[in-house]
Amino acid sequence: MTPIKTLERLIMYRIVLEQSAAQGTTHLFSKDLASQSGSNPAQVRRDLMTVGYSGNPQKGYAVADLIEKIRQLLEPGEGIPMTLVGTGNLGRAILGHFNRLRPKFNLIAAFDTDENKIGRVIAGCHCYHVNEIPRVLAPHTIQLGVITVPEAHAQKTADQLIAAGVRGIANFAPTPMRVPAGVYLENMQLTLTFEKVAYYARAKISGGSV
Amino acid sequence: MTPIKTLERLIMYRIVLEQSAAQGTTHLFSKDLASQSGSNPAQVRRDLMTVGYSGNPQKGYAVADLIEKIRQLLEPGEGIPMTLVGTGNLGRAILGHFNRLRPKFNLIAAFDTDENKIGRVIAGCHCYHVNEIPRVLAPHTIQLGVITVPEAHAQKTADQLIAAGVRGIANFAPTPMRVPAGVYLENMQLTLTFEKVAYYARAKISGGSV
DNA sequence: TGTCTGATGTGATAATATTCACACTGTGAA
DNA sequence: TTCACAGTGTGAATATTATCACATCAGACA
Repeated sequence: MTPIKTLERLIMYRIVLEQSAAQGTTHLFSKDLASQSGSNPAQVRRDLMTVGYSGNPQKGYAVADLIEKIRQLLEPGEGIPMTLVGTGNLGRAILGHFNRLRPKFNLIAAFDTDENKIGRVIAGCHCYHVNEIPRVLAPHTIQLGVITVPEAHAQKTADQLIAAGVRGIANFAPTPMRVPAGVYLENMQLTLTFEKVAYYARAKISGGSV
Repeated sequence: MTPIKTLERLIMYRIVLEQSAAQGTTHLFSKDLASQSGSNPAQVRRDLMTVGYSGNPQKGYAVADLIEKIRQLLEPGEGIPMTLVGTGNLGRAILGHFNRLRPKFNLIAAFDTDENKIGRVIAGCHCYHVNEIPRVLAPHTIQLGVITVPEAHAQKTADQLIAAGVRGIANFAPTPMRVPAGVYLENMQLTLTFEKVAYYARAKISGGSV
Protein backbone atom coordinates (compact mmCIF):
# COMPACT_ATOMS: atom_id res chain seq x y z
CA MET A 1 0.00 0.00 0.00
CA THR A 2 1.53 3.24 -1.14
CA PRO A 3 1.52 5.88 1.64
CA ILE A 4 -1.02 8.59 1.05
CA LYS A 5 1.45 11.45 0.82
CA THR A 6 3.54 9.57 -1.70
CA LEU A 7 0.46 8.73 -3.73
CA GLU A 8 -0.60 12.36 -3.86
CA ARG A 9 2.79 13.40 -5.11
CA LEU A 10 2.89 10.64 -7.70
CA ILE A 11 -0.42 11.86 -9.09
CA MET A 12 1.00 15.35 -9.22
CA TYR A 13 4.13 14.12 -10.97
CA ARG A 14 1.98 12.50 -13.61
CA ILE A 15 0.16 15.76 -14.23
CA VAL A 16 3.50 17.50 -14.71
CA LEU A 17 4.85 14.68 -16.84
CA GLU A 18 1.85 14.76 -19.14
CA GLN A 19 2.23 18.49 -19.61
CA SER A 20 5.90 18.00 -20.39
CA ALA A 21 5.10 15.22 -22.83
CA ALA A 22 2.58 17.49 -24.56
CA GLN A 23 5.39 20.01 -25.05
CA GLY A 24 7.63 17.38 -26.58
CA THR A 25 9.94 16.86 -23.62
CA THR A 26 11.20 13.28 -23.52
CA HIS A 27 13.40 13.35 -20.41
CA LEU A 28 13.30 15.13 -17.06
CA PHE A 29 15.62 15.22 -14.06
CA SER A 30 14.39 14.87 -10.53
CA LYS A 31 15.05 18.53 -9.90
CA ASP A 32 12.82 19.56 -12.83
CA LEU A 33 10.02 17.33 -11.68
CA ALA A 34 10.47 18.71 -8.18
CA SER A 35 10.37 22.37 -9.09
CA GLN A 36 7.31 21.93 -11.28
CA SER A 37 5.36 19.98 -8.71
CA GLY A 38 6.35 21.92 -5.63
CA SER A 39 8.48 19.16 -4.15
CA ASN A 40 12.23 18.63 -3.89
CA PRO A 41 14.62 16.36 -5.78
CA ALA A 42 15.33 13.93 -2.96
CA GLN A 43 11.62 13.53 -2.36
CA VAL A 44 11.01 12.85 -6.02
CA ARG A 45 13.65 10.15 -6.16
CA ARG A 46 12.37 8.57 -2.98
CA ASP A 47 8.81 8.56 -4.33
CA LEU A 48 9.84 7.05 -7.64
CA MET A 49 11.42 4.13 -5.77
CA THR A 50 7.89 3.04 -4.88
CA VAL A 51 6.82 2.68 -8.50
CA GLY A 52 9.97 0.78 -9.37
CA TYR A 53 11.21 2.95 -12.16
CA SER A 54 14.88 3.82 -12.58
CA GLY A 55 16.20 6.92 -14.24
CA ASN A 56 19.50 7.49 -15.91
CA PRO A 57 22.17 9.74 -14.41
CA GLN A 58 22.76 11.48 -17.74
CA LYS A 59 19.29 11.72 -19.23
CA GLY A 60 17.09 11.67 -16.16
CA TYR A 61 13.71 9.96 -16.35
CA ALA A 62 12.07 9.01 -19.63
CA VAL A 63 8.78 10.90 -19.52
CA ALA A 64 6.66 8.38 -21.42
CA ASP A 65 7.94 5.37 -19.49
CA LEU A 66 7.44 7.04 -16.16
CA ILE A 67 3.88 8.08 -17.04
CA GLU A 68 3.13 4.47 -17.88
CA LYS A 69 4.62 3.22 -14.61
CA ILE A 70 2.53 5.62 -12.58
CA ARG A 71 -0.54 4.76 -14.64
CA GLN A 72 -0.07 1.10 -13.79
CA LEU A 73 -0.12 1.97 -10.12
CA LEU A 74 -3.18 4.21 -10.34
CA GLU A 75 -5.27 2.39 -12.93
CA PRO A 76 -4.25 -1.22 -13.18
CA GLY A 77 -7.58 -2.05 -14.82
CA GLU A 78 -9.51 -0.52 -17.70
CA GLY A 79 -10.87 2.73 -16.31
CA ILE A 80 -12.05 4.07 -12.98
CA PRO A 81 -15.84 3.62 -12.82
CA MET A 82 -17.42 6.57 -11.06
CA THR A 83 -20.69 8.32 -10.39
CA LEU A 84 -21.88 11.72 -9.15
CA VAL A 85 -24.91 12.65 -7.07
CA GLY A 86 -26.23 16.22 -7.09
CA THR A 87 -26.16 18.14 -10.36
CA GLY A 88 -26.25 21.66 -8.93
CA ASN A 89 -23.70 24.33 -9.75
CA LEU A 90 -20.80 22.47 -8.24
CA GLY A 91 -21.88 19.10 -9.58
CA ARG A 92 -22.11 20.45 -13.11
CA ALA A 93 -18.76 22.18 -12.77
CA ILE A 94 -17.20 18.85 -11.80
CA LEU A 95 -18.95 16.97 -14.60
CA GLY A 96 -17.61 19.60 -16.95
CA HIS A 97 -14.11 18.97 -15.69
CA PHE A 98 -14.45 15.32 -16.60
CA ASN A 99 -14.18 16.18 -20.22
CA ARG A 100 -10.64 17.22 -19.40
CA LEU A 101 -9.74 14.55 -16.89
CA ARG A 102 -7.65 11.69 -18.11
CA PRO A 103 -9.70 9.30 -20.22
CA LYS A 104 -9.32 6.57 -17.69
CA PHE A 105 -12.26 7.87 -15.68
CA ASN A 106 -15.44 6.17 -16.71
CA LEU A 107 -18.48 8.20 -15.67
CA ILE A 108 -21.33 5.72 -15.35
CA ALA A 109 -24.22 7.97 -14.33
CA ALA A 110 -25.31 11.11 -12.51
CA PHE A 111 -28.18 11.33 -10.03
CA ASP A 112 -30.46 14.07 -8.74
CA THR A 113 -33.91 14.53 -7.23
CA ASP A 114 -34.99 17.41 -9.46
CA GLU A 115 -37.66 16.09 -11.84
CA ASN A 116 -36.57 18.65 -14.44
CA LYS A 117 -33.17 16.97 -14.66
CA ILE A 118 -34.21 13.31 -14.57
CA GLY A 119 -33.76 11.65 -17.93
CA ARG A 120 -31.74 14.50 -19.35
CA VAL A 121 -28.09 14.45 -20.31
CA ILE A 122 -26.10 16.90 -18.16
CA ALA A 123 -22.53 17.74 -19.14
CA GLY A 124 -22.42 14.60 -21.22
CA CYS A 125 -23.81 12.33 -18.55
CA HIS A 126 -27.22 10.72 -18.22
CA CYS A 127 -29.10 11.83 -15.10
CA TYR A 128 -31.27 9.43 -13.09
CA HIS A 129 -33.38 9.83 -9.97
CA VAL A 130 -31.50 8.96 -6.79
CA ASN A 131 -34.04 6.23 -6.13
CA GLU A 132 -32.52 4.42 -9.06
CA ILE A 133 -29.05 4.28 -7.55
CA PRO A 134 -29.30 0.58 -6.66
CA ARG A 135 -30.64 -0.43 -10.07
CA VAL A 136 -28.31 1.70 -12.20
CA LEU A 137 -25.14 0.99 -10.26
CA ALA A 138 -25.78 -2.70 -9.67
CA PRO A 139 -23.91 -3.93 -12.77
CA HIS A 140 -20.83 -1.84 -11.94
CA THR A 141 -18.07 -1.84 -9.36
CA ILE A 142 -17.94 1.87 -8.68
CA GLN A 143 -14.63 3.04 -7.28
CA LEU A 144 -15.53 6.67 -6.84
CA GLY A 145 -18.77 8.34 -5.79
CA VAL A 146 -18.81 12.13 -5.84
CA ILE A 147 -21.35 13.80 -3.54
CA THR A 148 -22.41 17.34 -4.41
CA VAL A 149 -25.84 17.43 -2.82
CA PRO A 150 -27.04 19.97 -0.22
CA GLU A 151 -25.72 19.47 3.27
CA ALA A 152 -28.96 18.06 4.64
CA HIS A 153 -28.94 15.12 2.21
CA ALA A 154 -25.24 14.34 2.25
CA GLN A 155 -25.17 11.55 4.81
CA LYS A 156 -28.23 9.84 3.34
CA THR A 157 -26.70 9.98 -0.10
CA ALA A 158 -23.49 8.45 1.19
CA ASP A 159 -25.45 5.64 2.80
CA GLN A 160 -27.24 4.95 -0.48
CA LEU A 161 -23.99 4.85 -2.42
CA ILE A 162 -22.37 2.56 0.12
CA ALA A 163 -25.39 0.26 0.04
CA ALA A 164 -24.93 0.13 -3.73
CA GLY A 165 -21.37 -1.07 -3.25
CA VAL A 166 -19.39 2.15 -3.65
CA ARG A 167 -16.17 1.95 -1.62
CA GLY A 168 -14.68 5.38 -2.30
CA ILE A 169 -16.44 8.68 -1.72
CA ALA A 170 -15.49 12.31 -2.27
CA ASN A 171 -17.85 14.53 -0.30
CA PHE A 172 -18.18 18.17 -1.32
CA ALA A 173 -21.12 18.92 0.97
CA PRO A 174 -20.10 21.34 3.71
CA THR A 175 -20.52 18.85 6.52
CA PRO A 176 -18.28 16.05 7.66
CA MET A 177 -19.88 12.64 7.28
CA ARG A 178 -19.21 9.22 8.67
CA VAL A 179 -18.72 6.00 6.77
CA PRO A 180 -18.16 2.45 8.00
CA ALA A 181 -14.73 0.88 7.94
CA GLY A 182 -14.08 -0.50 4.50
CA VAL A 183 -15.09 2.71 2.75
CA TYR A 184 -12.57 5.41 1.92
CA LEU A 185 -13.92 8.90 2.45
CA GLU A 186 -12.42 12.22 1.45
CA ASN A 187 -14.22 15.22 2.90
CA MET A 188 -13.64 18.08 0.47
CA GLN A 189 -14.42 20.98 2.76
CA LEU A 190 -13.95 24.21 0.85
CA THR A 191 -14.26 26.05 4.14
CA LEU A 192 -11.43 24.03 5.55
CA THR A 193 -9.14 24.77 2.65
CA PHE A 194 -9.93 28.45 2.61
CA GLU A 195 -9.42 28.92 6.31
CA LYS A 196 -6.18 27.02 6.15
CA VAL A 197 -4.84 29.14 3.31
CA ALA A 198 -5.91 32.32 5.09
CA TYR A 199 -4.20 31.19 8.28
CA TYR A 200 -0.84 30.58 6.64
CA ALA A 201 -1.18 33.66 4.46
CA ARG A 202 -1.54 35.69 7.62
CA ALA A 203 1.60 34.07 8.98
CA LYS A 204 3.40 35.08 5.79
CA ILE A 205 2.04 38.61 5.89
CA SER A 206 3.10 39.10 9.47
CA GLY A 207 6.59 37.90 8.61
CA GLY A 208 6.57 34.48 10.19
CA SER A 209 7.91 31.46 8.36
CA VAL A 210 5.90 28.33 7.85
CA MET B 1 2.85 28.19 14.26
CA THR B 2 0.18 25.54 14.51
CA PRO B 3 1.15 22.41 12.54
CA ILE B 4 -0.82 22.02 9.37
CA LYS B 5 -2.48 18.73 10.27
CA THR B 6 -3.56 20.08 13.62
CA LEU B 7 -4.93 23.21 11.98
CA GLU B 8 -6.97 21.17 9.53
CA ARG B 9 -8.50 19.16 12.32
CA LEU B 10 -9.24 22.24 14.40
CA ILE B 11 -11.16 23.70 11.48
CA MET B 12 -13.08 20.45 11.21
CA TYR B 13 -13.81 20.47 14.93
CA ARG B 14 -15.26 23.94 14.60
CA ILE B 15 -17.57 22.77 11.83
CA VAL B 16 -18.78 19.94 14.06
CA LEU B 17 -19.06 22.22 17.08
CA GLU B 18 -21.16 24.73 15.20
CA GLN B 19 -23.51 22.01 14.04
CA SER B 20 -23.79 20.77 17.62
CA ALA B 21 -24.43 24.28 18.87
CA ALA B 22 -27.18 24.69 16.29
CA GLN B 23 -28.84 21.59 17.74
CA GLY B 24 -28.65 23.00 21.23
CA THR B 25 -25.78 20.86 22.51
CA THR B 26 -23.76 22.76 25.10
CA HIS B 27 -21.09 20.22 25.98
CA LEU B 28 -19.18 17.52 24.12
CA PHE B 29 -16.58 14.95 25.15
CA SER B 30 -13.44 14.32 23.16
CA LYS B 31 -14.81 11.02 21.97
CA ASP B 32 -17.93 12.71 20.55
CA LEU B 33 -15.87 15.31 18.76
CA ALA B 34 -13.61 12.56 17.49
CA SER B 35 -16.33 10.33 16.09
CA GLN B 36 -18.09 13.22 14.37
CA SER B 37 -14.94 14.57 12.77
CA GLY B 38 -13.32 11.29 11.81
CA SER B 39 -10.53 11.53 14.37
CA ASN B 40 -9.85 9.82 17.69
CA PRO B 41 -10.17 11.04 21.27
CA ALA B 42 -6.47 11.25 22.07
CA GLN B 43 -5.89 13.23 18.92
CA VAL B 44 -8.68 15.63 19.80
CA ARG B 45 -7.30 16.29 23.26
CA ARG B 46 -3.81 16.76 21.89
CA ASP B 47 -5.09 19.22 19.28
CA LEU B 48 -7.05 21.20 21.83
CA MET B 49 -3.87 21.71 23.84
CA THR B 50 -2.65 23.98 21.07
CA VAL B 51 -5.59 26.35 21.40
CA GLY B 52 -5.21 26.49 25.16
CA TYR B 53 -8.68 25.44 26.14
CA SER B 54 -9.38 23.07 28.99
CA GLY B 55 -12.35 20.81 29.31
CA ASN B 56 -13.96 19.37 32.36
CA PRO B 57 -13.78 15.64 33.16
CA GLN B 58 -17.50 15.49 33.92
CA LYS B 59 -18.99 17.79 31.34
CA GLY B 60 -16.46 17.67 28.57
CA TYR B 61 -15.86 20.77 26.48
CA ALA B 62 -18.20 23.77 26.51
CA VAL B 63 -19.21 24.07 22.87
CA ALA B 64 -19.57 27.85 22.74
CA ASP B 65 -16.31 28.56 24.53
CA LEU B 66 -14.38 26.15 22.36
CA ILE B 67 -15.79 27.63 19.17
CA GLU B 68 -14.62 31.03 20.36
CA LYS B 69 -11.12 29.76 21.18
CA ILE B 70 -10.75 28.21 17.74
CA ARG B 71 -12.13 31.35 16.13
CA GLN B 72 -9.46 33.41 17.87
CA LEU B 73 -6.81 31.21 16.33
CA LEU B 74 -8.29 31.27 12.84
CA GLU B 75 -9.60 34.82 12.64
CA PRO B 76 -7.86 37.03 15.17
CA GLY B 77 -8.93 40.11 13.20
CA GLU B 78 -12.23 41.25 11.79
CA GLY B 79 -12.82 38.97 8.82
CA ILE B 80 -10.73 37.17 6.24
CA PRO B 81 -10.49 39.44 3.19
CA MET B 82 -10.62 37.38 0.02
CA THR B 83 -11.11 37.54 -3.71
CA LEU B 84 -11.92 35.19 -6.57
CA VAL B 85 -10.77 35.22 -10.18
CA GLY B 86 -12.74 33.34 -12.83
CA THR B 87 -16.53 33.32 -12.60
CA GLY B 88 -17.20 30.22 -14.65
CA ASN B 89 -19.22 27.26 -13.40
CA LEU B 90 -16.84 26.40 -10.62
CA GLY B 91 -16.22 30.01 -9.64
CA ARG B 92 -19.93 30.69 -9.33
CA ALA B 93 -20.43 27.51 -7.35
CA ILE B 94 -17.79 28.67 -4.90
CA LEU B 95 -19.22 32.17 -4.69
CA GLY B 96 -22.57 30.57 -3.97
CA HIS B 97 -21.05 28.61 -1.12
CA PHE B 98 -19.86 31.82 0.46
CA ASN B 99 -23.39 32.63 1.43
CA ARG B 100 -23.13 29.63 3.70
CA LEU B 101 -19.55 29.96 4.83
CA ARG B 102 -18.97 31.49 8.19
CA PRO B 103 -19.57 35.24 8.16
CA LYS B 104 -15.96 35.92 8.89
CA PHE B 105 -15.05 35.68 5.25
CA ASN B 106 -15.13 39.07 3.62
CA LEU B 107 -15.43 38.75 -0.15
CA ILE B 108 -13.95 41.94 -1.59
CA ALA B 109 -14.40 41.40 -5.31
CA ALA B 110 -14.57 38.91 -8.15
CA PHE B 111 -12.69 39.21 -11.45
CA ASP B 112 -13.17 37.87 -14.96
CA THR B 113 -12.25 38.72 -18.55
CA ASP B 114 -15.74 38.17 -20.01
CA GLU B 115 -17.14 41.57 -20.96
CA ASN B 116 -20.66 40.25 -20.32
CA LYS B 117 -19.82 39.78 -16.67
CA ILE B 118 -17.82 42.93 -15.98
CA GLY B 119 -19.78 45.36 -13.84
CA ARG B 120 -22.42 42.83 -12.92
CA VAL B 121 -23.06 41.33 -9.53
CA ILE B 122 -22.47 37.58 -9.57
CA ALA B 123 -23.61 35.49 -6.63
CA GLY B 124 -23.68 38.59 -4.50
CA CYS B 125 -20.27 39.83 -5.54
CA HIS B 126 -19.28 42.69 -7.83
CA CYS B 127 -17.29 41.52 -10.86
CA TYR B 128 -14.39 43.56 -12.28
CA HIS B 129 -12.07 43.03 -15.22
CA VAL B 130 -8.84 41.29 -14.26
CA ASN B 131 -6.91 44.35 -15.40
CA GLU B 132 -8.37 46.12 -12.42
CA ILE B 133 -6.88 43.71 -9.91
CA PRO B 134 -4.17 46.16 -8.78
CA ARG B 135 -6.57 49.08 -8.39
CA VAL B 136 -9.41 47.20 -6.70
CA LEU B 137 -7.28 45.19 -4.32
CA ALA B 138 -4.83 47.95 -3.42
CA PRO B 139 -6.75 49.20 -0.36
CA HIS B 140 -7.03 45.68 1.07
CA THR B 141 -4.74 43.10 2.61
CA ILE B 142 -6.14 40.05 0.88
CA GLN B 143 -5.44 36.82 2.74
CA LEU B 144 -7.04 34.46 0.27
CA GLY B 145 -7.15 34.52 -3.52
CA VAL B 146 -9.21 31.80 -5.19
CA ILE B 147 -8.25 30.96 -8.77
CA THR B 148 -10.92 29.31 -10.93
CA VAL B 149 -9.75 30.40 -14.38
CA PRO B 150 -8.96 28.08 -17.31
CA GLU B 151 -5.69 26.21 -17.05
CA ALA B 152 -3.90 28.39 -19.61
CA HIS B 153 -4.38 31.55 -17.55
CA ALA B 154 -3.79 30.14 -14.09
CA GLN B 155 -0.13 31.03 -13.63
CA LYS B 156 -0.58 34.52 -15.01
CA THR B 157 -3.52 35.09 -12.70
CA ALA B 158 -1.50 33.94 -9.73
CA ASP B 159 1.30 36.31 -10.67
CA GLN B 160 -1.17 39.18 -10.85
CA LEU B 161 -2.64 38.38 -7.46
CA ILE B 162 0.78 38.07 -5.89
CA ALA B 163 1.82 41.39 -7.42
CA ALA B 164 -1.27 42.87 -5.80
CA GLY B 165 -0.10 41.64 -2.41
CA VAL B 166 -2.07 38.42 -2.02
CA ARG B 167 -0.12 35.97 0.16
CA GLY B 168 -2.47 32.98 0.16
CA ILE B 169 -3.80 31.26 -2.96
CA ALA B 170 -6.16 28.36 -3.56
CA ASN B 171 -5.77 27.16 -7.13
CA PHE B 172 -8.58 25.13 -8.70
CA ALA B 173 -7.15 25.18 -12.21
CA PRO B 174 -6.08 21.69 -13.26
CA THR B 175 -2.40 22.51 -13.39
CA PRO B 176 0.14 22.85 -10.63
CA MET B 177 1.57 26.35 -10.38
CA ARG B 178 4.61 27.87 -8.77
CA VAL B 179 4.71 30.76 -6.36
CA PRO B 180 7.68 32.51 -4.72
CA ALA B 181 8.61 31.86 -1.12
CA GLY B 182 6.44 34.00 1.09
CA VAL B 183 3.21 32.94 -0.60
CA TYR B 184 1.17 30.00 0.62
CA LEU B 185 -0.30 27.96 -2.21
CA GLU B 186 -2.86 25.19 -2.08
CA ASN B 187 -3.32 23.35 -5.36
CA MET B 188 -6.88 22.02 -5.36
CA GLN B 189 -6.51 19.34 -7.99
CA LEU B 190 -9.83 17.56 -8.43
CA THR B 191 -8.04 14.97 -10.51
CA LEU B 192 -5.67 14.32 -7.68
CA THR B 193 -8.43 13.82 -5.16
CA PHE B 194 -10.45 11.58 -7.43
CA GLU B 195 -7.54 9.37 -8.33
CA LYS B 196 -6.56 9.11 -4.71
CA VAL B 197 -10.05 8.06 -3.63
CA ALA B 198 -10.25 5.55 -6.46
CA TYR B 199 -6.88 4.09 -5.49
CA TYR B 200 -7.82 3.46 -1.88
CA ALA B 201 -11.33 2.34 -2.85
CA ARG B 202 -9.74 -0.32 -5.00
CA ALA B 203 -7.62 -1.38 -2.04
CA LYS B 204 -10.81 -1.68 0.03
CA ILE B 205 -12.62 -3.58 -2.69
CA SER B 206 -9.81 -6.08 -3.11
CA GLY B 207 -9.81 -6.68 0.62
CA GLY B 208 -6.68 -4.83 1.64
CA SER B 209 -6.65 -2.57 4.66
CA VAL B 210 -5.51 1.03 4.51
C1' DT C 1 -17.39 14.58 54.15
C1' DG C 2 -15.15 10.88 51.76
C1' DT C 3 -15.12 7.73 48.01
C1' DC C 4 -15.88 6.44 43.37
C1' DT C 5 -15.94 7.29 38.47
C1' DG C 6 -14.92 8.34 34.00
C1' DA C 7 -12.76 11.93 31.16
C1' DT C 8 -9.02 15.13 30.90
C1' DG C 9 -3.98 16.82 30.06
C1' DT C 10 0.34 15.34 28.92
C1' DG C 11 5.08 12.90 29.17
C1' DA C 12 6.73 9.11 26.84
C1' DT C 13 6.65 6.18 22.97
C1' DA C 14 5.73 4.67 18.40
C1' DA C 15 4.88 5.37 13.63
C1' DT C 16 5.33 7.95 9.60
C1' DA C 17 7.50 11.23 6.55
C1' DT C 18 11.29 14.01 4.95
C1' DT C 19 15.95 15.20 4.20
C1' DC C 20 20.85 14.34 4.15
C1' DA C 21 24.83 12.61 2.20
C1' DC C 22 27.42 9.66 -0.39
C1' DA C 23 28.61 5.41 -3.13
C1' DC C 24 27.47 4.21 -7.62
C1' DT C 25 26.36 4.62 -12.65
C1' DG C 26 26.18 5.69 -17.50
C1' DT C 27 27.65 8.85 -20.87
C1' DG C 28 30.48 12.30 -23.30
C1' DA C 29 35.07 14.06 -24.01
C1' DA C 30 40.00 13.54 -24.52
C1' DT D 1 40.08 3.27 -23.44
C1' DT D 2 40.09 6.04 -19.48
C1' DC D 3 38.61 10.00 -16.95
C1' DA D 4 35.55 13.29 -15.13
C1' DC D 5 31.07 14.58 -13.93
C1' DA D 6 26.39 15.37 -12.95
C1' DG D 7 22.51 12.85 -11.28
C1' DT D 8 20.66 8.64 -9.46
C1' DG D 9 19.36 5.16 -5.64
C1' DT D 10 19.28 4.50 -0.99
C1' DG D 11 20.94 3.70 4.09
C1' DA D 12 21.04 6.64 7.82
C1' DA D 13 19.59 10.59 10.32
C1' DT D 14 16.23 13.90 11.35
C1' DA D 15 11.75 15.85 11.79
C1' DT D 16 7.01 15.52 12.13
C1' DT D 17 2.80 13.34 13.50
C1' DA D 18 -0.03 10.04 16.05
C1' DT D 19 -0.91 7.01 19.86
C1' DC D 20 -0.40 5.13 24.41
C1' DA D 21 -1.00 5.12 29.13
C1' DC D 22 -1.51 7.02 33.38
C1' DA D 23 -1.56 10.65 37.08
C1' DT D 24 -4.87 14.07 37.91
C1' DC D 25 -9.25 16.22 38.39
C1' DA D 26 -14.21 17.68 39.16
C1' DG D 27 -18.48 16.30 40.17
C1' DA D 28 -22.05 12.52 41.71
C1' DC D 29 -23.51 9.93 45.31
C1' DA D 30 -23.92 7.86 49.82
